[in-house]
Amino acid sequence: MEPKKDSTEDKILEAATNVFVTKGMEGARMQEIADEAGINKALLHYYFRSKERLFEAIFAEIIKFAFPKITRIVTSDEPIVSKIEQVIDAYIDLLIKHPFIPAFVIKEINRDPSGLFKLVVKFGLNPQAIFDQIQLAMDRGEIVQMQPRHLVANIISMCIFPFAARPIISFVLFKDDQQALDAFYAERAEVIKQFVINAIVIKNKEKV
Amino acid sequence: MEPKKDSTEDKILEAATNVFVTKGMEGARMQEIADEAGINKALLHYYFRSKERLFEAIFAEIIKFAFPKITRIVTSDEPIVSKIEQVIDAYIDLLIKHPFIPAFVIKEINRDPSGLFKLVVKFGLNPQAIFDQIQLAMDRGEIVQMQPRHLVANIISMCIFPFAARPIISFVLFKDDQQALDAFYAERAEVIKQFVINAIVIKNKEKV
DNA sequence: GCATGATTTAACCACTTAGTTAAACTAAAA
DNA sequence: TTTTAGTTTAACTAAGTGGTTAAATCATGC
Repeated sequence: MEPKKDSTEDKILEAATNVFVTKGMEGARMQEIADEAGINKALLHYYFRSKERLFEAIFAEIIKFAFPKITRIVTSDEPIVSKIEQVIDAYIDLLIKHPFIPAFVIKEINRDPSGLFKLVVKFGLNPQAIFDQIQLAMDRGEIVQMQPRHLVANIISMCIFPFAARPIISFVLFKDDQQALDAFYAERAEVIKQFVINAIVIKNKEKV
Repeated sequence: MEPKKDSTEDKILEAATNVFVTKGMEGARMQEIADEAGINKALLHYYFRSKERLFEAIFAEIIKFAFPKITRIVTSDEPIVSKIEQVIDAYIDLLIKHPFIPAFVIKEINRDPSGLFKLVVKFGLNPQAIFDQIQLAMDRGEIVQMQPRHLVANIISMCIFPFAARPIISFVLFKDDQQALDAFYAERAEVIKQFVINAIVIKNKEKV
């Protein structure tokens, strides 16, 4: 995904990322990865002993990528609404650059959730801090009362789903007009921010 | 998915639906489908000549299912907000009963979009009528101005995505507490409805 | 020059897959 | 009784699959 050096190992990782992300673990073929890396199958196994090891290396990389560094945004001092806006911007930015990640992650976590578990445990992902912050803002009357989990689910859903369902969006909504589709995705960040703000921010006349 | 008669053909369709929906086209094995249907592989091919034909039969059924009969709701006389509420209720209802459909559809339309195309063309799915209605309500000042496509995308996203990402929601948000997870999904319809109404309905003091 | 690691080639293994086939059996219809 | 469709069994094919191996080649630095 990132521009790599072009050592053989990096060429393999890049090729494997492409193939795995588009075809998935089961659909991917070692031969195809070798071809795309411009090497042969023997050398592929020379570097990464098995398909599973290669896949795990790439899956971990992608998951780290898919849970972006919202930690920094969340732990800042800014007001909650500003944080939400930044998270949405960060997500849409990421997804415009890597639109195939959502479908890949959904596919693989549903095929074998254990990979996700390991990584979540490893990185100590804990959403409680975020929920607490949201709850605090609600108690202060800045935003409407709702379960923080649902608010987070709503925001993440609106960010990610249109990329996961890209073929439907493209064909049903835009008749495969690529430019219109790109424009749509480019608008998403502003649209979602406005939508969320309308939905939760309490205009400061009377606070509930 | 539906309770079938138990003719052999229906047993096969039921078994194939289960296997395809959980494993996908590539992960599914004809032998497993035969086993689950309580028959043998030869008979499976006797009824459905190939894996592809069997898959297509089931995929069409699922897609019909996944685009629920919102036509009836949309073409009714009720105000737009009421229609939106009904669509959300219909979607969440459907997904609680068939929570694996979103992941399956996302997987398969990304693997091979041509199946979707055929079906969309066949059923003459046209979202323009919906967009026109939404635009009308906006022009009448009932709801805020935004691109109807984005509004539809937002609503559908919030409905479907939490089911597609079920393993993440379950583990990260609920530590695999099944009861809490079920409760979460049961709350979704009300939460989404409230969220959308807050976001788009103009309180009738001054209209924009 | 020589040693070392990277790389290729090409054959190979063990296994799985979708799909076929032939033979026999069952049950109900004609 | 005979015919027919449905069904089973079991063996088979053809084509992949991931993975291994041995030998030869290439490039580099010591």
